[in-house]
Amino acid sequence: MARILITSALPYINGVKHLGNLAGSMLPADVYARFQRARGHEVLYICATDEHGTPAELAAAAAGQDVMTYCEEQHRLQHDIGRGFGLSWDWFGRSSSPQNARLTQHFAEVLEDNGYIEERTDKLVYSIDDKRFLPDRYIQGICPVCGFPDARGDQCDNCGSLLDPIDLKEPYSVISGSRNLEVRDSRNLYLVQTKLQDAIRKWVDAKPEFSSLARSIAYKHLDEGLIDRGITRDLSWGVPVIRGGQPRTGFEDKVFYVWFDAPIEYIGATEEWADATGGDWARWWREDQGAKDVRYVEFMGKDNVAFHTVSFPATILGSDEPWKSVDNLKAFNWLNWYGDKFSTSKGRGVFMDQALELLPSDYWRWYLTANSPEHSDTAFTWEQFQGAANKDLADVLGNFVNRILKFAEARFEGKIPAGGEPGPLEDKLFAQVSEKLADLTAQFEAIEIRKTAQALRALWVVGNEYLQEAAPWTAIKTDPDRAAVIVRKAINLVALYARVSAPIIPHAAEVIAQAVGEPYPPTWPSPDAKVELSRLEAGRAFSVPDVLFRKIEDDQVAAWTERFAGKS
RNA sequence: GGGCCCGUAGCUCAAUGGUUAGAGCCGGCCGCUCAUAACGGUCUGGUUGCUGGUUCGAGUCCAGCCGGGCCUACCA
Repeated sequence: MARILITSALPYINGVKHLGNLAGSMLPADVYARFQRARGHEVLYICATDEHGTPAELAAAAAGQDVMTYCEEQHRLQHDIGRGFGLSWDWFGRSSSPQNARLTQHFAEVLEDNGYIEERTDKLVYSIDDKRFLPDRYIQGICPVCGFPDARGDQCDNCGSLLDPIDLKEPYSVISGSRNLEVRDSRNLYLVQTKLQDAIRKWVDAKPEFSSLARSIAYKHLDEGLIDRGITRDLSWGVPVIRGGQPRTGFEDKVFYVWFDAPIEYIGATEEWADATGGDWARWWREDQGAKDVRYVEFMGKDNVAFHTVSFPATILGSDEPWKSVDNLKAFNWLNWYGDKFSTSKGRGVFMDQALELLPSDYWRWYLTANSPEHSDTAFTWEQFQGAANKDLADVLGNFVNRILKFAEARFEGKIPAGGEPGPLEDKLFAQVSEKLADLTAQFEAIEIRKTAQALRALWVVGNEYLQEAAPWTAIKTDPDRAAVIVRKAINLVALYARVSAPIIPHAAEVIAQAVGEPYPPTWPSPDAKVELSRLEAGRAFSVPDVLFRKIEDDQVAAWTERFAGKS
């Protein structure tokens, strides 16, 4: 039994996430976690809300709440919605936790002790009316290069020039519109990544499992040369900056930058989990305390890769402490909305809470797995969604379960029938199921998300092929024993489907398992289909569940298309 | 501007440099009647964006062109 640590990128706190966030990190991580648990491995799946930073403060202000109350509510909301999607986190933490604060402060202290942190002076734009320093993106003005009137402080949307907000002409605050701005000096801590460049490159070199997307992003930054990064900000909401147990002189009104403390929250959330459950967090994270044999897999969207292949490794490596670092980094592309991006501001796309209002989570889990933005950006369309749900879930799986259980109930009084012996058709069935099962298992192990769905579907199809060829409805008239064998094997198939489908569509899997009297959550089947399709013995009672997946009707698609068309 | 990725059937996608480029969906035809009018079988469908090159052999490697996308670090 192995120990597998799984994290998915931390969703930011400012509001409910859309389907793209789900598809690109939390869902595939959950599918993998469920599979590995079923395999009998010890799995710890950790996620958390990322709560610090300016956007959280502004979102709280917009909601008329203080930031702590806002984060509290939003964390609860994201937690509940995630559970609604069946996300099987072992812990869903908060980056604002005291555990994370202590860890963040610890890392900063050892990094400084090791010579990787320096104080430097920045010239930053301060908004007198907003009473705060403005991040680059919250300053707009006339582009000094092309004259575009609404260039952002970091980059001009018109000509693409990279800018310094100090260079903007007639700058104003995006928050208040105020032009009452001035440049002030601010002392900040810098993480001296330039000193860690070689160590980080060696670290990346030693990670052959990383996807090509992850590696290419990491090497791009390394090849261009790392830049020392400020890891503190002039904000009140965040982890306080301390030194030697006391507030650091000159940093009383500053906190660590969110991108410094957010990845540390993977560890912090594990400590939260340990404190709440009596678990041992160090056993998962400290190689000197048992974490050497942990296999660690991270799931994230491609926007997060640089931080997980360069910035966070800089923190870990610079600490010179034996922290567990990631073994496989699974990076995802974007889920698009009909070729455009999902957009909160334009109201474009479906958000997680809305999705659950429309349909049970398994519909979404199936579609987003089968059409995962795994190797390239992928478009969501209602037509594809309808097609995948109706064809795969309703017709191929749902109808199979329904057709055989109804038949068996009508002919064999709700009990798995005795009599007869398996013949050539069953040998063929065993061979096919063994083959497909081996493929499915291999795809799960390889974390090939789309291919797991393909392989699972192929396994479902085998059931329909078998029934068609074996035709128990014919056999029942002339050879009841033969019909009994077919029904017995087919119900065993139903039970098998519950087990192998559970990682992707857990709720339906549970309903199926209950219908045939099997335990849930299930264990993963052995590769021997003959054995696995003989587990349910004659005489066992079963029931016919309600239709597993109702079809999505054309008028529903039309209504949803209208509702989610967006304002643009 | 720089970097990275992609372009394969009407649609969504597969194919360690190696038989005749494969699946699913859609469409046509046949079969079945247990089932959510579901299922099974079968057929149609391709100059692998374009032009050259390397090779015994290229969807795959190289160069150029055309087209699309992503990243470019204080929105996390």
